[in-house]
Amino acid sequence: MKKYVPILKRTKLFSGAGDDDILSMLNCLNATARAYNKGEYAFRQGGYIRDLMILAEGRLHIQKEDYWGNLNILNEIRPGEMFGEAYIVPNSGALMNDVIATEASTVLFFDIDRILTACPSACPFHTQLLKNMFYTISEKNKSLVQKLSYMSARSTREKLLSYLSDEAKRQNSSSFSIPFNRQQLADFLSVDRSAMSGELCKLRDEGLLGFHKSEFTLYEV
Amino acid sequence: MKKYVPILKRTKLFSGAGDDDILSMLNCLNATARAYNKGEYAFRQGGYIRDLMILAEGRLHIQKEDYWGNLNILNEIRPGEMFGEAYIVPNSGALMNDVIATEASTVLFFDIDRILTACPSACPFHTQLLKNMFYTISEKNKSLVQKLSYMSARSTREKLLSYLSDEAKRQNSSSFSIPFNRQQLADFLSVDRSAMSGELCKLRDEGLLGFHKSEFTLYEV
DNA sequence: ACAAGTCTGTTGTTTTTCCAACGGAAAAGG
DNA sequence: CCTTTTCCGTTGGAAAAACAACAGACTTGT
Repeated sequence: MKKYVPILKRTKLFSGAGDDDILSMLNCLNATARAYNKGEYAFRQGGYIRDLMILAEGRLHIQKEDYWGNLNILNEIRPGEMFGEAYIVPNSGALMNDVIATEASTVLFFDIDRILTACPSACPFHTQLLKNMFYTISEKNKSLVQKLSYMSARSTREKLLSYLSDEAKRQNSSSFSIPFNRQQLADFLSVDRSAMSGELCKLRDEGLLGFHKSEFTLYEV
Repeated sequence: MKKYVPILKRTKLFSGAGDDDILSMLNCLNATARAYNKGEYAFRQGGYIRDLMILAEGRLHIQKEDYWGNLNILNEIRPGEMFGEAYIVPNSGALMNDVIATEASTVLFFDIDRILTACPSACPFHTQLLKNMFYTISEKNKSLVQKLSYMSARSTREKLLSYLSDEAKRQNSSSFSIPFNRQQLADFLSVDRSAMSGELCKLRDEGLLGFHKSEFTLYEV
């Protein structure tokens, strides 16, 4: 597990921790690792999990396929991000979504009960870990609300504008790249790809923005 | 603050706590209360908060008004529910939403830093409180994802069906009542009220469901 | 009991999205 | 280098949602 220390050091969950802290936490929390191939399902709807997970490397999509086969990307997980925290409540039921690796990925598993119940004084960093975990979930919460606000826009045009302007603000630049291709962006915003493509070009022609592949630039009006 | 003990006893955050536990926690966490009139804004977009809050009585809507004045209800808070947990991270920025009291309401405020940093051994219940808070946020997280799945449905019809069937499952009965009038439901699902009203009647005529005001019944096909 | 206001269903028109299909450009893979 | 596959923009017709406006039923407050 030692090779994951540098990765974990940069995560929000272990922010502020030294190498020794992380090593002892990895041991204390019963951490294990598993690798997934590109395109492989990490978890499937209907399954059960009781661990907290961190993506060490690669990229995951949390997605849902409805009764008629419409695919919807609910979230994208990048390296260092925690996930699965919605299912750590005892008896929280079966997974409602699929988790798929869009690139070759490695996932770290942590025993949630040890995080919450083990005596916080045993490992010096344990208290800080709890705090970090709260902050992380809290932030994820906020980003879910943010996505809800994209989705709540009535038109494809407004969905695009709200998502892209938020992304520009997040990356602190009017030029930025998004982690989606067109189909994925359409799934993320829950709209039709071709209609969205047309709307993007309309926005471009109106001078509101420019793009090349997944690189976007927003212009002042 | 003593009069809030029975209310708090039924909340998820204090689940499992005795009267003494709650009283000492109220003191330890620097709890305060504030009342809001029906229609009054508890918080406005752009404001700052650093407290964790519990709705003691009444009803709140977390909503967002976009640039052109479209109203969107992002969430509904019922008595005993915790909210504001998205802003407990230091420097998490300004509120992105409005919080409005749709009925006369009372809100309890807790010092988040004391929850997270005070020595957990000082109050016997403190460790359990942390656990409860974690479970609560985790569940809220899940419900946000659930709402995302309603919103991601492509048509008004599917949005209605997914929301109503989830609500039936949640209330464990094919007959249930929803906490929205038509306009609020439309805002919640981000669709046009009249179109939604028409779709509801179409579903009724097709024999999928029945309703009277906010009472709904789902029928087998 | 009455008036004012709100809530809900309905209708017709306009606008937008969805869908299916296609061709060219770019990327991936051998 | 060539083939295959994926990605992206475009188009036209079908379907659905948005919008505006209205009338009846129900609430609320006085």
